[in-house]
Amino acid sequence: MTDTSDLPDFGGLQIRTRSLHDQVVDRVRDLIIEGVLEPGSRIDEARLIEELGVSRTPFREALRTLAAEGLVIVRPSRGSTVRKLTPEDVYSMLEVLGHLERLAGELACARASDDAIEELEALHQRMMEFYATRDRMPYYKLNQEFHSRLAALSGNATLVEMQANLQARLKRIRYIGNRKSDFWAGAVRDHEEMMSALAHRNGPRLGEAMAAHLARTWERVKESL
Amino acid sequence: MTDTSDLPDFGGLQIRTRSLHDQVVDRVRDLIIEGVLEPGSRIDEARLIEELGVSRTPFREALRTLAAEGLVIVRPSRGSTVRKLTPEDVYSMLEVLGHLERLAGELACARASDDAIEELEALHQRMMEFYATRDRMPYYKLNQEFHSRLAALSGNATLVEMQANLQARLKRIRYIGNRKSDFWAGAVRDHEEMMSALAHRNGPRLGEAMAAHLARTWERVKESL
DNA sequence: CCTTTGTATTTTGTATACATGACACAAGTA
DNA sequence: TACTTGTGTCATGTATACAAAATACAAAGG
Repeated sequence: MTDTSDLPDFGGLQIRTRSLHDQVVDRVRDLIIEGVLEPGSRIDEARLIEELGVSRTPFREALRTLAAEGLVIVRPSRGSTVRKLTPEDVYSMLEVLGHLERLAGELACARASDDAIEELEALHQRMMEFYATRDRMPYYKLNQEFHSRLAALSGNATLVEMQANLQARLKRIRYIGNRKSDFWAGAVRDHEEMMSALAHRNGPRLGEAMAAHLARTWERVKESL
Repeated sequence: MTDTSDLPDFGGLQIRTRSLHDQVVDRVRDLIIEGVLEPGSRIDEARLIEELGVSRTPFREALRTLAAEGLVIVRPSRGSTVRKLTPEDVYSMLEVLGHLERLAGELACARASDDAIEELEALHQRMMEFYATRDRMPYYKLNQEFHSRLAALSGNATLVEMQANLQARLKRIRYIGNRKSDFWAGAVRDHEEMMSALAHRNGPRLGEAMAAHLARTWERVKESL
């Protein structure tokens, strides 16, 4: 084995060749979330591979990945469609997500480092600034990240993965349901409560707050289904 | 539109053409769970294609699906390996699964029909018979089904899906950790408690029992990692 | 003898060609 | 005219061929 201990540290300057597969997955996922590909609509393979400039092989592999993620439905010999979420689907996802985030909150209180909590606090503050100026889009994006980060603080990799998956599935719905929200102020209050509970490392209180927050999301979102 | 109201009912005798993709997914998943493909080992595409008698296209699509399910790791240009679970992985999965099943239990108490509960009770009785004769394999199989069914009673499709996914990932580990178990009696007692709680529709008690049951699973399994 | 570098081989990634099944539409029949 | 049934077209499923990358190995140089 070679001794590398006195070599200079080149840090993380990896050149990573992302496979076409990965690129297509990300791209198509975004198209779905942004609504360019409409829920329920057929996915025209020929057309999309044309636009993306890739061949069918990586494209179809990407569809399989997205199908496993729950964003796409593949029916044998009948092509693929963008999954259209029924109100029941959305409710069931929020129900599960609510409990996952509750768990995440409780674990975070028990396990997260002070530094990590402070970082989240900083992110929260940035969100508050965007709220002050009613800057919806950047607030929305930070909000997604806030929830992901909080999940990460649980130190539970599986929890992170499942939270991310559900968040991705719901992203579009939430984005739509976000526009006509008089609920924004309520959401902000939830977040204040969450941060406070986390700062005091009060697990049950944080868990409660997160579950309640998700329940409110359902109220906010259900009409736009 | 054709009126089909006075036609004989042919029931569910669909001929379903399962695509090669689906067949390969199931087959390879089984190979992984049964341990024929060992955790951490490289998946030799050429060899498996040969054995399964399919071409690379459906096989590789199947790998993508299994990767999304978390059973396989695909590293670009470096081939695929069977995911090897670290103890941390397993713990995190059981932690999440425990909370999902707790949720499932609570929902089942609130929502399940009496008939459905009775069916589960019947399944439980069959399990007890296999326990009486120490018939491990059929007990193990019914146990898997017991947990799936209980999840189904929650009436939450997302919960069912995620429970199934985690159960699949852990199947192999659990199977291994099952052999030298003096824990069997304990597991049976847990199940008795669970059925009793469900019969009384005592949600918190059932939730508690399921979470405790999963915690015990960790105790049972952790040494064989 | 060890390290490095070039080269061959193997394996993976991608494109394309061919086969098969689904759907639409037209022609035939009651 | 309405329903059935046949046929053509198109989309999807699968196989194979080709390209590119990674690994293994051997030769050259220190």
